[in-house]
Amino acid sequence: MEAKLHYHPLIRHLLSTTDISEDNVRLLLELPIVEQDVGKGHTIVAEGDRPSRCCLILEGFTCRSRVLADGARQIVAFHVPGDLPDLQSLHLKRMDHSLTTLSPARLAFIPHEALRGLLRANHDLAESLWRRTLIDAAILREWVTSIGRKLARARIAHILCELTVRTAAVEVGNDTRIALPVTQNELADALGLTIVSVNRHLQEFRREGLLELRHRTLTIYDWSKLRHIAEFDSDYLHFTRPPDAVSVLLGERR
Amino acid sequence: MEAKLHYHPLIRHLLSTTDISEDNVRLLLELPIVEQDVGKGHTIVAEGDRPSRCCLILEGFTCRSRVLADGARQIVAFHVPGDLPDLQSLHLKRMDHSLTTLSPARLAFIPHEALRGLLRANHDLAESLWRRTLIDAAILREWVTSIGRKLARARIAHILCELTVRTAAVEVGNDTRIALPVTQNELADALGLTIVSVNRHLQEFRREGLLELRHRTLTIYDWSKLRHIAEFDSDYLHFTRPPDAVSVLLGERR
DNA sequence: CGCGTGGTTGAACTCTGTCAAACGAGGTGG
DNA sequence: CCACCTCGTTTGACAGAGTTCAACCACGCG
Repeated sequence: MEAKLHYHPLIRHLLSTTDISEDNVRLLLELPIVEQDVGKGHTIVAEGDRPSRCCLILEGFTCRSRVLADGARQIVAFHVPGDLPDLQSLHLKRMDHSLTTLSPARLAFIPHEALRGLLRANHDLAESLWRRTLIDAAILREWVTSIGRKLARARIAHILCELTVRTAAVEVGNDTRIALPVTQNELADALGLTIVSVNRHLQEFRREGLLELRHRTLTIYDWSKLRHIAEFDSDYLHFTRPPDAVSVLLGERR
Repeated sequence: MEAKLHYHPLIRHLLSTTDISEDNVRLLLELPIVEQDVGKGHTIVAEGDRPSRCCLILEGFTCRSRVLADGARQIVAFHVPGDLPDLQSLHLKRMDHSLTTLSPARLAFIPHEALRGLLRANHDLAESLWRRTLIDAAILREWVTSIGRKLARARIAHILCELTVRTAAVEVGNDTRIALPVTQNELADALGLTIVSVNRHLQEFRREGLLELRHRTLTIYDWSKLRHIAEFDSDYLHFTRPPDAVSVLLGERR
């Protein structure tokens, strides 16, 4: 268990984005957690729900989304392993959007009551989780900027940069390859574009030898060019320690 | 002072969006606050800054914005009196955007250190402010949805609905009139549109007898139609008490 | 009365959307 | 092992919302 804890996605995640101590993460994981495996397209919590527990993603991808009157969908966040996608439900009773899986996923649920009790007793931990929700908001600001003021090409490049950095357990560079179980349709719904447009720009990227997105795998051949097209600067993700430093910290081989 | 406190914008604001007690708001206002009057277009904190205090808006409007490489600006939030626009700086050291005034404004500054000390001692207060930042994130999700999936007409209607509800001290209805010191240019930068497009749609609204936006005053003649065009539902603002209930609570005449 | 900020207008242009159909890889069942 | 289904991707022709550029207007303030 001890050894396994070191590789827990939540630990990796909180270590890279907060000043949390390992002991405090351990306290989190000692809460009465229920694990569950669910398939792709599973609705974890729906708009209007009043959840009584928080969800932690152990494996797989999820997204938060809303559906408009005309049936159009807008994805307002992607979540990767280690994320606590609905931490907000701790203080906002009613869900104003849905949380669904984009791939088969392994989830863990932490009861609000238990979490609230722990946070009340441990102010450092409360601050770390507050900080996590603030980073989620920073990502939203970046999305607003991207959707509001960038062309489709830059938007697509930007989301790919973001997801790469957020999922990357090791440093990002050329020939980076990550599992990205996201369809072009889902990218379109996140970027305020149509699938047709996303498809055409992705093909252009491919033709330019920049990247390849196939079989749920993203391979980046020219990271610095992609970054430049996207105007991507990872500052808004507010890493306290770069992901590769976390690997070193956890004593992992690379 | 006692009487004046009742009408303090922060009190009105926190009472309408959190379960905070009046005593706790009072504790906030007893912190060593420095007030300051600034003109329009004043930069309160700039991107890259590491502020050591939080800003409270007493009077006037402010916005948070970012500027892209090509000079385009994206406004990522509007803030009205009573808001604590950079509460996030308490836990995110480096500003990833700028905070500027849209009108002459009266600001109050609360040192981080003092605020952090109070929040550490008073968990209820910490929860209330955490909740406030979560509502800011909910507004951002709404903006992403609006910018990503709605036509210009609906987007413009939506932001007008939102600002009306957020500033309204009394209930909203027909012939509602609010001070809105926001130019069409600023609306455009918030909505991911150009000033030309905003202008044309506003004229259309005016021709339809729906509303009028003139001389920094917004007058709404047909609230329910505007709401409908915008697909506006105030749920995402997560009011704990409707603004008019707060008025009653504060013993105000209407 | 002049200046400046902010609002208004018109014409040409373009990026992205719409619609509709075809393709391809992976999995399933007969 | 092939037919068949499904999900996701690809393609083409066309339409349209919003942009760009550039000029003009109007009101409020010193």
